[in-house]
Parts: sequence; structure tokens; C-alpha cells
Amino acid sequence: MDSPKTTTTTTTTTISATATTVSLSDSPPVQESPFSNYISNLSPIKPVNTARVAHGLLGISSPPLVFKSPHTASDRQINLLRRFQYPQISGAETSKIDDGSKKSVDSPEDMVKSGICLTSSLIVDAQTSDNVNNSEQDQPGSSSGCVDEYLSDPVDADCADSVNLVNPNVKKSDDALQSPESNLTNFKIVESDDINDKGTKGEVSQARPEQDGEDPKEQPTSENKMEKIKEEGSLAKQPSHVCPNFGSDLLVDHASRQQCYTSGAQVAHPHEPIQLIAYNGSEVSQLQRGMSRRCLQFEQAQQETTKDGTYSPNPAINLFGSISPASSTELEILDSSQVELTISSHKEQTMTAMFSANISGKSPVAVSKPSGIGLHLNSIVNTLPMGSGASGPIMSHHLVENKISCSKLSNLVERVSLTAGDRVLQTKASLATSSTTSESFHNMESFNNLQPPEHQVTPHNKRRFSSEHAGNFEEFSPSSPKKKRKKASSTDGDGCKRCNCRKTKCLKLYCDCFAAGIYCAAICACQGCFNRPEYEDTVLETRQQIESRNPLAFAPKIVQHVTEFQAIDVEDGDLFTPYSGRHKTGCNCKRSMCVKKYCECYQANVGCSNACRCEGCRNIHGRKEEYAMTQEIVSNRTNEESLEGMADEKLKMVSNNKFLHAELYDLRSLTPPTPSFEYISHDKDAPQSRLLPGRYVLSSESDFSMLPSYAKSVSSPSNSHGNDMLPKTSKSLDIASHGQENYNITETTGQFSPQFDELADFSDHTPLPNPSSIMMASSASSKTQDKANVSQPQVYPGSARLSSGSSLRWHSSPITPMTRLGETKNQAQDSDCGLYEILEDDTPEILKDSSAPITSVKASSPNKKRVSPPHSHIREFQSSSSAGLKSGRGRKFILKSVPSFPPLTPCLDSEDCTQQKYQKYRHLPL
DNA sequence: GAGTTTGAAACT
DNA sequence: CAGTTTCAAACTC
Repeated sequence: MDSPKTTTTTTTTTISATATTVSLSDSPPVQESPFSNYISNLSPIKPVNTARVAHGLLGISSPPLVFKSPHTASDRQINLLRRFQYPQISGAETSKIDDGSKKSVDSPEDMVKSGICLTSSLIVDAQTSDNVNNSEQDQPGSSSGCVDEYLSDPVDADCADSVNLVNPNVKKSDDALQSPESNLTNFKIVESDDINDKGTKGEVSQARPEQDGEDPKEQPTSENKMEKIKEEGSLAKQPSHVCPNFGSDLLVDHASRQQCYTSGAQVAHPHEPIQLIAYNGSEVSQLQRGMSRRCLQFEQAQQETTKDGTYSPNPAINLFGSISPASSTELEILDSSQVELTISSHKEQTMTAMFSANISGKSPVAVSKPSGIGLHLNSIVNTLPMGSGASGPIMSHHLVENKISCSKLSNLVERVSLTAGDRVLQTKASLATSSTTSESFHNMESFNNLQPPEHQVTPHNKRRFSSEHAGNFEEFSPSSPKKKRKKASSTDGDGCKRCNCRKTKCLKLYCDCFAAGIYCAAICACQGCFNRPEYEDTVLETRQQIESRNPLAFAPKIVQHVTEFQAIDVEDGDLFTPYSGRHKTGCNCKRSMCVKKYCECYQANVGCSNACRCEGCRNIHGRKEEYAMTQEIVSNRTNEESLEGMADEKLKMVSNNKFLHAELYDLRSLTPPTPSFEYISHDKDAPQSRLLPGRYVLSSESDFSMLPSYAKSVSSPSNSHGNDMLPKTSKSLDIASHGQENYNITETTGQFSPQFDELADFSDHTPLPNPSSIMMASSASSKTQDKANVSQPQVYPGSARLSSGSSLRWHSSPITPMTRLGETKNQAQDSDCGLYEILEDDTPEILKDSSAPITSVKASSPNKKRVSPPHSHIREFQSSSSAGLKSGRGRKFILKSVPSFPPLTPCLDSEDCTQQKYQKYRHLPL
């Protein structure tokens, strides 16, 4: 298959196909002529196939959602999953194939890379799909992509992903049509190659009966591919880790794959290959991590589990721990989003860590915990908030800490283990450094990742692993309940939950794990835990009971809702204004003043809202009063905007997005602050930031002015930083528009950003071509930037955006990203209204209230153009990331990038920003 | 590490 | 729906 001839032809075909596809995409594909048929096949939009694919995917993937907030399972997630799967696969195979893949990839991918992504998502998709479809070769190649490719790919991948996200249909169609042979085949092949597992194939086949017939073909093709890969592999850079790791990696990958396959998300995407390349290391690790983490996907999990018959049909899985396929699937889904976001950011950030880790060689230990990813929206939310803000490294460290707590790994090591991107980094690192080191490291990670966090607790967790499975939680609890307890703080860096339940058996919402829809892990210090795969039935029953009482009991507590400021410009640019999350039911704090983690709002890094019944609210993320004010303002804005600029905005809309954005920003700046706004600013410090919409603040100056007041307020510790940040931020913003430069600047910004809302404001104000760019700049952490520079230099402005988005993920994502992502993704895809999306699902009534207005605004007025300035705050960043997600709904890359954020960020932020904040808060009178 | 505080969850 | 109790996390020492 891989013969050069084929490749060439394929490429050519692909090109033509691509062009054709593009045209076709718009109109129903012409099926009559063979050529047209072929093209049509390539074309992403085919209902029939799509349906089919959807079935497989949906059936598997969707159900598993732990949360009822159903949206999470959306196509997008699936896509994400797919990505991960690919990466994994690619990771294993890639190692073998890398070089070959590069070659093959080069032609096809290059085209894609060439900026197609930027040019048009459709085109990209078509190409990617075409490439994949046309020749299986391509996929492997893409997947296998060399390190460089990986680096470059990320962007492309992002683009593709974003595209996919944007047009789920397209993806589906592509997958269904094209993938069946190529993609599916690849997967199967890969699996077969890697593991030779019947189960995997069987699973896949189950997922897609259709494919059964294809299998035979696939294998041969796979073999061919493999051969090619091998041949090329020598040439290619090959991520050293990949090949060497096989033992572990393969297993891991396989396991993850299986899960994925099982879930059905496994369906390969033509696009994914590229993505895979990009994400390879990180994604894989993350996936594995996610895998390791047991999620309760209650209903689905059961079903799937039943089907599978065992949590870990594959030996590999078993090795790592019992992971219910279903759960894994869900996790993956959730994780995938996170991972994706995380990956890019992690890649960059992690790079350093990776290297260090590699050097240290402690990596194994570090790996212990899957960065993961907790996966539940709730968990995510919670976790994110925790870490909101700090620098990438810190975050990683933070995350790792949980893991590390048990182990005493160096920070570096921890970092390494933490980041999903590690692999990527490793890959890179391996290139730079000796492959061996990276390899070992990778292997370790993979195992660790796969292993449940519990095991991971200690570097030697692996050992436990077996025991763990065999034994119940009890085994663990006895081991070190106390220790665990302490460290076991509610969330791991990853966002994984840990509990210390003693009386509830982890079957009540008291248990964070249970509440998050995940099984307790070894890390948990719970006693008499029934929240384990072994007691799945019990868990499900209990869950149902609880749900019967409160259908939203397992829904994410933090709902993202568009705030006024969050205004969305979705039309062209898909600007996603950051949106802030709110606690679904609000808090009821009476003595903590919402400045301690006792407050769920504060804990989630979200401001208090009308739903809160708190007393003396001083939530730095936004006071309850402020929230009310904001709403008022928003309503006012809406009115004003609708009146003012309907026509103007439309005109602008017509103009380029950049133009539009810039103008919008300007307009915002111009827009006189609403009285309420001013009032708010005066009144409140930190909270104010939130209230202060960027638009209100005309210029950085205004921001500065704001800042002082803000700083004055004792409550906000960040103020000082904020001041510093602002200037930097502004710079970063300017630069950001230019592209890669952003990264450098961004770094500085990123560090600060987490804490400051102002940044968001700036970003808003700054006339960046794309909001995403802004986001990126602001969000990107120094580490990320560095990495980006190194790894992503390839990326171009357009791509940069994407990448930047990823970087943002780091910073901003922390909050709810996961949750949001899941929800958002689904929602986004669903309808045009990215904004609505959030509200829709999870947002409970309360949120709806706030949201409703927004949506109305959006719909009614051209406001969309305006990118409402984010709330200033860490949240804002996060929100921004989430915003990205929203954008995703639109179609843009941003979405993808946004989703990815969430996972890791928290950790990063957590240390720097969070701690600082925390300390400051402590000072606050409580 | 033990004990206290806190607020959500659960219960009445 | 409100009040009380239970619970586990967050926090303090």
C-alpha cells in the first residue's frame, strides 16, 4: 500500500478530492459518477455514513457519560477521543512507522499543514480525510509523523479538530465514508499489530458491524503500512520513546485503544491522524491516565461493561488496573477534551519538565499519577478552580503533587508525569536527548498513566495495582489513609478526585469521587468504599436513587453561563468571549465569606451569583452583588447595543473578522461605561474585575485605573501583580496579533494572567485579529511559550492561534474546562448559539436566568460582534478558554483549543496564583 | 497529625 | 420548604 507510487497518487487524488470536496461540501455530493462518488465519499458530509458512524460512536461513547449533563458526550468529545486514540495508536505504531509515516504524511499532510487549516476548515478536513482515505499509507504516515511533524501537527491537528468540532457532521461523514476502510482499518490494524488482540477487533467490530468485512483488508494494509513505516521509520526522527516503549506503550495504547474502541469513539477519523501526530505523546499519556482513572459512567458503564463482560478485556488493561471500558470511555471523552487542550499546553510547558525529568530519570515515579484528569465535569470544575492560575510548570507540579505526595519525586519529575504533553515533550526531548531516557520515561508514564491513580500513589504503585484490583478499596485505605487523606485533598492536580469518606462508603454526594461520577481510586483514603468497579451495581443504584431525588445531583455544579461581558461574537470570527462559570445552586456560606474553599463557588473559582445565599460574600471571583450588577449592566448593554450598532455591527461583520474584532474592541472601549459598571468598580475590588467587562474599560488606561482601585482593595492579593501584568499584557496582546511572537510575550503574560482579570480585559480591548490569539497570548504561560517557540515554531499565526488556544488552555482552562468543555462542546456543535450551549444543558434554572438574558442579547443584537470582555479573573481566563469552546460551536479552531485547556491549567495556576491568592485570602479577615 | 470549623448533603 | 443532623473537606494548631 505504501509504495511511493501509491502515496503520490494518493496525494494527487487527495488534492483534487479536496478541492472537489470543498465544493461538494456546500452542496449535496454528486454520487453518480464514480469520481463523484469517490469524492462524495471523501466529502465529510454524508448522512448515511455519518449516521452509521455516529451510531458506533455515539452508542459507545455517548452513553457512558457519567454526568447526566449529557452534552458532554457530544460529537466533539468523540472526536477528541478519536484523536486520542489515534495518538495512542500512532504512538505505538508510530514508533515503528514514524519515518515512513513522515514520508507519506509529508505529501498529504504538508498540504494540509500548508495552512490549509487556516484557509478553511473544510478543506483541511477534506484533505485529511482524503489523505487518510485515499491511502491508508497516509494515515499511518500522518499518525506516525516525525517529531517535527508532531510539533507542527498540533496546530494542524487543532485545526482539523476544530474543524471537526465545528462540523461534526463532516467528521462523521468522513469517518464513516472514508474511515471505514482507511481509518477503521488503521485502527484495527494498529491494534492487531500492537497487540494482536482479538478482543480489540471484536470490540471494534461490535461497535461497527460494518467493518467486520473490512478487517481482512485492514490487516494487510496495516502490515503494509507497518512495513512502510519500518522502512521509513529509520529515516524518520521517530520519537524514540515510541518504539522502545512498545512494551508498555503498546499495552497502554492498546488498552486505551480498546477502551476507545469499546466506546465506539474509536472510529478513526481521517483527520485525526494528523492530530494524533501532534498529540501523540501527551495525548496518549493522558488517555492512559484517563484510562487509569476509573470513572463511573454509571449507566453506560454498566451496559458497556456488560457487553465487554469485563472491565479490562485486554490483558493490557488488566495489567493497568481494572478499568471499566465504559468508564474509560467516558473518561476518555471528558479527558480527551482536556487532554487535547492540555496536550498542547503541556507539550510546551512540559517540554522543560520533560527534559528535566528525562534527565533525572525519576520519571517513573512522577508518572505515578495520571494527570488526568478527572474527568467529571464536576471534578474538573473543581479541580480547575483549584489551580487556576499559575504558571504552567507550577501547575504541572501541583497536579503532580497529589501524585507525588506519596512519592517524593522532584518537581521536574512530577511535572513530567503530570503533563499529558509529556510524551510529546518526551518525544521532542528524546530527539534532543537520548532516546533511551525518554523511552524509559515514557514507558513508565504509560504504565503509570494506565494504572489507576491509586496505584500511582507510590512510584511502585504498579505493584499495588494487581493487589488493588484484587482487593478493594479497603486495601488501600489501610495502607495509608492518613497520608492519603492529607494529600488526598479533594482533587489531584489532575483534577482527579480523592476522598476520605468514612461513613458514607463513598455512595453519597459527600464523596467527591462519587459526586464526580468516578470510582474511587487507590489514592482515596476512603473506608468501606463501595464506589468501586466491583460494586458497580451498587453504585449505579445509589446514584439512581440520588438522581431520583435530585436529577441534577450529578450534574456539574459549576455551570458556565454567558455573562454579559461574555458577549459573544460568534458570527465571523467566532470570537469567544470568555464566560464565567457559576455555581449551579450557589453557595450558602455564612462564615467563610466565600473566600475559602468551604465555599463551593470559591473553590470552583467562580463568582457568586444570585443563586448564592451567602452572607458577607467576598468572593474574589465575583461577588454575589456584583453578579447582580453585572446582569443589570448586561441588560443595559444589550439594549444599548441593539439600539446603537445594529447596522454598524453588521457592516463590520461583513468586514474581516480582524477588522470586526478590532472595531468591536474599540467600540467597547468607546462605549461609555454603564453607571452600574462604574459603581461596581468602585465598590469592589477583585470582584470588580469580574464585573468590569473589558468593554467598559476603554483602554489599558482604564484598566489601570481600575486596577489601582482593585489593588486598593485588600481582598485581592493579585492586585500588585495585576499592575505588573497589565503592561505586560498589553504588550503581549499587541504582539499576539502578530503570531508566534505571541508565545514569547504570552509567557510573561501567562504567568500573571491567571490571577488577573485585567488581562482578560486587555485582551478584550486589544484589537487582535482573533480573540483566540488574544486568548493565547494571555493564557499562554511562559513555559508554554518557550516550548511553543521550540516546538511550535512551525506554527504560524493562524496555527499559532490554535496553538495559542492550547496554551490558553493551560492557564485559563483550569476552572471548569473539563466540564465546560464537555458541555460546551456538545452544545456548541449543536447549534449556532455557542453561547446558549452552556446554558442549555447543565445550567440549571439559576444559570439560565443569567444566561437567558445573554442569549437574548446575542440573538437580538449584533452584540455578537462585540467580544464581551471577559470577567477579569482567573476565571475569566478559564472562561476565555471555555469561550474558545463556545467558539467551537461555531466552527472554529478555537473551540478545540479551548477545550483542551481545562485539564492542566488548574495545577499550573494553582501553585502560583492560587497559593498566592490563598495566602492573601488567609490574611483577609474571616 | 489531631482537632476544629465549615458548609453541603442528607434527613426529618 | 424549613430546620436539623450528618458528613467530609477545609482549615488551624
